[in-house]
Amino acid sequence: MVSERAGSGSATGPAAGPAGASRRRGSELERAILDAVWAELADHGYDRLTMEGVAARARTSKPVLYRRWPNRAALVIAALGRNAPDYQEPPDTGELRTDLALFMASLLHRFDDLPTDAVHGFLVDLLRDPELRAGFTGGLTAEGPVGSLGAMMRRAADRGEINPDRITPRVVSLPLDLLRDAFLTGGAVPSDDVVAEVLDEVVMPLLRSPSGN
Amino acid sequence: MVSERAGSGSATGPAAGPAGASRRRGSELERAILDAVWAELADHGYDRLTMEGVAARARTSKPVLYRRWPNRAALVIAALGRNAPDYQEPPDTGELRTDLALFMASLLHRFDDLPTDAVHGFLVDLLRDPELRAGFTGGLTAEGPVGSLGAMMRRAADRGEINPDRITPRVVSLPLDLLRDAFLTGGAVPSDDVVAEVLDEVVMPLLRSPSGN
DNA sequence: GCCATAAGATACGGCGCGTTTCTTGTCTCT
DNA sequence: AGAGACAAGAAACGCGCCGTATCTTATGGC
Repeated sequence: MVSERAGSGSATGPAAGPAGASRRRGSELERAILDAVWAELADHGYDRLTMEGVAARARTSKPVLYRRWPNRAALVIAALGRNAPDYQEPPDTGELRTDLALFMASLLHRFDDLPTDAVHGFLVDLLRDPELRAGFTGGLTAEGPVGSLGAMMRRAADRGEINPDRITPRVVSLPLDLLRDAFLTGGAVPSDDVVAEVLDEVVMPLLRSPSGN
Repeated sequence: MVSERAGSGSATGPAAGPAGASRRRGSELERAILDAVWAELADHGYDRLTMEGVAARARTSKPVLYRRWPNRAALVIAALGRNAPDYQEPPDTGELRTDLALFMASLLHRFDDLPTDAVHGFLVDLLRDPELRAGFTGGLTAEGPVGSLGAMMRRAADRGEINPDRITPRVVSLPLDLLRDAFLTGGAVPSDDVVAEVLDEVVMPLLRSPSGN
């Protein structure tokens, strides 16, 4: 690739055209790096994303990356956090099944502009590291998706649509758990059919079932 | 780094040859290698298991490994397959919940003599490679655990314990899916409490729920 | 204009992969 | 028993990537 020496000035430097090549700093540089991460994810997937590749694409160098993030996973987390669509309010259509279907679909398609294997590989890698794993599951509770699921279910119970006794933490996260598992083991974002199956064969029947049985 | 040369304490030699320098072959060698894999798993966990380490421990060399298995994951699969307890018949106590609890417990504790992180790391790594992933999920169906779960549920339906209409492929694999997910995201083998929760809050109520609701 | 700061380039040591090459022991065939 | 095939075993290689250290040089704050 590039083989020029550091020699003063002219060769590569600012002279190289309108780009001006002025030295980026702070948040401008950071944005360029995270964009590069996103592009590398899209091009090569997660497994083949390397710090060197990111640095090259962002036209910077590895030390710049390591000054900001301790490792690859942290870097990618930052990129995902930056580029992911904003978190959505849980829908409220007046029918739980519809709410759940909409909500799960929005979660599943959050990263549709990245190749599936990039997202999959990243999630898998997340599971490897205990610290990242904890951060991930922690991010789901309360404020996150699990909280939204709980809210939707409680509304449905208030409406009399489902059995309130069935709403336990485990059941609240059930749709999430099942679809995550499907994604992990299937390697592909679960299709609408799978979502429907989960809702119609598992989640809804369970939530509607009477307490005594 | 290896300081131990051939000759010091070769315990695995077939006959008490002098210095035990006899060259192992075929299945004898293979067994020694898989034992070494097991030991490396136990000592260092999966992430830090290296082909070099296995070769060293088995007192052989990398090419010998690569002549038999294409990569690390395949090697470990072979080791797990060899050392795992034999597959169990599904229990039949006359009560589905008990059957399920026993069966899931036996699955979960199948690799208890390995460190948790070794098993976890291995499973996670399995998910990374599409081919291995397919092999893994394929190994669960029909002949495997899923088949047993189906059998237990069908027996329970015949007994009138549960609603036969609830027995669909997705529901059959539900206990497995949930506990696998718990293992993956939790990083630890699910406790008995978790198993009980899954059975009592999800699986059993669902299977018992009437069709109409 | 000076200077602390951080960018950017480069090189390094390390590790582990998967392969290649070559020697040498062992099994089998006649 | 001898010859030859076959695989074990040893050693080294190139590669890729990690994470770090060192140095130069541009830039923004004062």
